[in-house]
Amino acid sequence: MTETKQDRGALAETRRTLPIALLRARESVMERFRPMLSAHDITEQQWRVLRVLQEAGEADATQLARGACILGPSLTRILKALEARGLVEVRRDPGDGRRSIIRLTGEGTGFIAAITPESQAIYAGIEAKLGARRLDDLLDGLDDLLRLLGDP
Amino acid sequence: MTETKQDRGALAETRRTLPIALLRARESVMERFRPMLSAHDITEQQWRVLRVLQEAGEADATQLARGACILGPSLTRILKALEARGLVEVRRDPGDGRRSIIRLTGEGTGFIAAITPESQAIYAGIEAKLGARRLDDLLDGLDDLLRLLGDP
DNA sequence: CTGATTTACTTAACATGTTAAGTGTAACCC
DNA sequence: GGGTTACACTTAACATGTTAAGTAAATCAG
Repeated sequence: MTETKQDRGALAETRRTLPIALLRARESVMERFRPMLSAHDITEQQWRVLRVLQEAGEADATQLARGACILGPSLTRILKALEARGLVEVRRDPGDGRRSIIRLTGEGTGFIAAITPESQAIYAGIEAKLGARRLDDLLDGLDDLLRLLGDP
Repeated sequence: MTETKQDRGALAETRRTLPIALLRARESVMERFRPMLSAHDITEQQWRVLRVLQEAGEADATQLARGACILGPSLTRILKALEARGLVEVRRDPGDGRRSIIRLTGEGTGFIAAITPESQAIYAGIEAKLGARRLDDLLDGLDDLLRLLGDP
């Protein structure tokens, strides 16, 4: 007797469970990006920081950490690495001495530009498999989730 | 001049990008589960292993690693911890001496059962925010993604 | 049946993430 | 305006994840 619906008192099958479904989905996507990232000698996390920075123009560490889903201490190390590599510039906020302001250097902007075509090609491959409509709907769903769970 | 569509030659905004959107979405979900997991003194990864095991009945380490999105060496350590805690039982496959066969102990089954109500309550909270329909559509989308990116 | 290859997992070395305490700056409160 | 309190990071200690080499069993080639 197979149950198509969830048993009362039992957890849903893992495939139909947000934490695991989101993780597996992300894994299947990242598999396609990892070769590119490691070819450019950059970690997933560093790439996220660069992307968020590019989008934000400039940001303090707290905003960056939130945007890139990285904890403070990790961010400290990542910024050190990116700064040492010249991709990023960290300076102190003149108005608030506690705060750091981070922005891309010209080199950092160039680095992103150099990777962009490859990244777009990989993304296009994913879109081709999924279809533009389904991809868009999925992104809408993820965005809704984020919004609705955001404030509580 | 604000662009609603993507610039040619530029990457999509991070919110509309699968790797980051999936990560942020998962973070917003896990925020709600983490207090429960840490209250029961179990890590996210250990919990995934238990859930996959419960679903599979029994599995070898390779299957478990795939199902729980955990790499081999991490799994070795996690299984050691779960075995030491008596939640899981590891034995050698009689037909293939390389393979381990892992299954839940009675205690492991009980542990899951004890957590299930809390987990369901949290999940219900998420479903209430999102709506059953939207949640279901999202899970469908994630499932499609996994299937379509699966084989290449 | 022997040696080479593949498979399944483990160990070891290292990088990264995580939690808790520390440091310095700013804001608040009598 | 001195003394708290809160904030924004940083450092330190530790747990976890990751990659590469190692071990042992099974399979394959001849």
